[in-house]
Amino acid sequence: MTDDEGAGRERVPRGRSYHHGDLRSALIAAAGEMLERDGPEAISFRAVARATGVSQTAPYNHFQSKEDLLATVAEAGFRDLEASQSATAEAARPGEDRVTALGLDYVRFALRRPQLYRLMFGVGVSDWYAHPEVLAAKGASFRPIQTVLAEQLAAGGEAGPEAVETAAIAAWALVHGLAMLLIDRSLDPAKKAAGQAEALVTRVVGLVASGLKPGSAKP
Amino acid sequence: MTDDEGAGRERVPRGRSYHHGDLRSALIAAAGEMLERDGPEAISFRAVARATGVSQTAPYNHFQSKEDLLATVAEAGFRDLEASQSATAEAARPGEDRVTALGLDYVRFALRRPQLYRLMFGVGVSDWYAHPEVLAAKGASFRPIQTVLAEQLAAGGEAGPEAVETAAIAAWALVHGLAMLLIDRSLDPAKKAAGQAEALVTRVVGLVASGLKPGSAKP
DNA sequence: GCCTCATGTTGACATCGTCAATATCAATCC
DNA sequence: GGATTGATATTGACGATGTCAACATGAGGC
Repeated sequence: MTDDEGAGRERVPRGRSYHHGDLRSALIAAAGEMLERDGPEAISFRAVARATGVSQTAPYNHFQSKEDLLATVAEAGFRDLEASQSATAEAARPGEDRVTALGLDYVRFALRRPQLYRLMFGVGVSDWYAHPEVLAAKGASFRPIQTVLAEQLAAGGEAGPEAVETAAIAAWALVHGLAMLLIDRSLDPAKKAAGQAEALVTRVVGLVASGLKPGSAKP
Repeated sequence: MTDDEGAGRERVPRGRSYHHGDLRSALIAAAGEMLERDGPEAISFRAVARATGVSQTAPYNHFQSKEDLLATVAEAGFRDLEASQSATAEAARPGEDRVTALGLDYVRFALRRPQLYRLMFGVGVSDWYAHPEVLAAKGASFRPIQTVLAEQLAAGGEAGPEAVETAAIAAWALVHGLAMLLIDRSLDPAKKAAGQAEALVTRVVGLVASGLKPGSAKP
């Protein structure tokens, strides 16, 4: 054959040519890897290009700016989160406490990909409002908790929309705050061991979820 | 007089001399102003120097790096937070719900100086563990809630140290998460009006605080 | 009054995000 | 099939940034 690998052309990017073939996806993937390794603040547009084997300005053909790339990665992250939450909500068996299950799933997601999660919540991007798709994806990822909580409160009798909203925001704030505190290790270092964190999350989420149940209203 | 303002030397920095007089404080102050105006990610070391009227490398005589400066600002922020929390804890009258009062105070602090708060929780500094004083100050600012919660649970009878820890972390996670969600406007835009936010915070904190009370255990 | 050393300054370097001009090539139209 | 064209890359440059090294300044202790 000519001089390098394989005669037939591969499915997506041909061996090496002037045109990359699927730069956009490659950039997103490279950014994702660098993200989890170095954190959002350490990602450089040039480094992503370098890792992908193209020149420094090639990415501008696919993303308007560095923030645009990061926003795209964050958006994908929110869609993954939503998928995870939806799956958890549907997989719950009748007797199970779905609110607790969702809370656990949420925090686990954040701890599994901490740097992605930090990016998703503002670190590294100055203005989310310039990227409405991200806001939409974020909203969608929040919906499963809202829905489940609404059903639970409705079943308990107290179903005022304001009560549902209050409970949903409380739930989101709790898991988000817990995830953040764990990610930047604000909590007692002794808690950081993997098993410890899991147990802690279970206790905390369980405590508040039980408080959110219709039965236990304010005294 | 000679050619400009005042003959006598002022208290701190003399009019203009080769040596600034109190550069360290001036840099911290300038950084604090730039912080709240532009956010942690937009602060540049050179710009801070410029704003203070010294050359680009003068700050290196007082801070080892840009992050060192930011860490110092964050540390001061945590001390302010702690002062605010302590004052709130002590000012509460006997009948009052001190947990709710502390939670409200916490979120209010964050909303009053949102960019400072973002900096305090990781935005703009890659490694807090290089700045132990900040971690200490953070821990101290968390103590008032812990203490009050411990007293409340002890008064209610159930005082296991683990239960106290769980409740304290839940409380911190809730207010931290709520503050973060409000600061980067993740919550329904309709809620962003000042009064709305305050009411929302009151409801959410009140809801969870009542759940944390000794009376309402899990069903 | 001299010396010293903390505190400033200038100049330089590598890196970054981004723009403008130019090169390459795959697909389209005759 | 060969010319054209538009999407995709490349090179080169600019200003800004964090930081280092070499040097200047001057206030306080001997």
